[in-house]
Amino acid sequence: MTEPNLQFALVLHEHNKSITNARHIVFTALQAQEPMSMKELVEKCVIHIDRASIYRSVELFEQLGILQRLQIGWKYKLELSSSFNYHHHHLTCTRCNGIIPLPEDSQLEKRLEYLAAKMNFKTIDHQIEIKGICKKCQTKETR
Amino acid sequence: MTEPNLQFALVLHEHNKSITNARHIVFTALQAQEPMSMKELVEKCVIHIDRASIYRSVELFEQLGILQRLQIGWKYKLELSSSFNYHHHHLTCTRCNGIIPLPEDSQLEKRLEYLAAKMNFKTIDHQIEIKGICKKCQTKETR
DNA sequence: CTACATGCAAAGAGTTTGCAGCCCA
DNA sequence: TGGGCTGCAAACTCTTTGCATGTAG
Repeated sequence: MTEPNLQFALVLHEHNKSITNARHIVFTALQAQEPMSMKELVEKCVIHIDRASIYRSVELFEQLGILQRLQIGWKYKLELSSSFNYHHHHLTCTRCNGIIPLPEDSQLEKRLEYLAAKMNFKTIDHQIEIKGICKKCQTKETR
Repeated sequence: MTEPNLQFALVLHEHNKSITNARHIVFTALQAQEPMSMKELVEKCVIHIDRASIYRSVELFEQLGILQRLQIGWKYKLELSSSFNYHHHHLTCTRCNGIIPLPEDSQLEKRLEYLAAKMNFKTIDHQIEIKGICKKCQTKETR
């Protein structure tokens, strides 16, 4: 069994959830380069399993911390969460709709924590979305 | 005419858009303390005007920069944009669903700009969502 | 074997669209 | 007056739910 699949199986097992075919298909589909929309995930999986099972898997995975929903534009996208990944944010290009992961930046993280603390706010999680134009699209522009 | 209403009228006029009753109702409804969901906005307005007009107004207002969509949890909320406001981010309490505006912080803004620039990314806009527990709910918790 | 998970089908949100009539500029 | 805007109704997309059947442990 491959590395991420093993961890996946472990997490399910820890929570007394069955390792089923449907869940496996959804998990596998999520192992992509970029975060994907629910629509894309459904398209990938619906050939094999029912829509309802996809939604149910996503809900379960989110509860178990296997995946997280990212805000990209108005909609959300899905990506395997930091247990299967690392904490990071994204740049999203409004031109080509590309999503560029940003390396983790402790200075940024610290500042956010500081600001929240100043308001007596206990942070659980945070997300940042930076919209703009990526390098590639800027180059095209100036042609 | 009151101050924000005047500016609202100006922006519409600048773009050769009519100042109609429906748009006025939507704009007025948006002048609330907190960002509101589309559902809440519809509830407020649908007594007076049709749902379709509400959606159409929101779309227009967003194009004209009158309002912006914020990501709160999985859904978005609407709030008058910085032309009618100031640039800021929010803390959202997962316990009471309260939304606490954060004062503008130039250090944070600069860091974000720096990180984007390092990736040769031309920032247009950004949003931050910090989820956690607000002061009030923390107090309740320890009772 | 038994409880949990799935597929199916239908219902329910949320949002968009075409069109005829209305209203702002 | 005329083009843009609205209300209405219907269509569409996305998501959830109930129930009978299937399957992992």
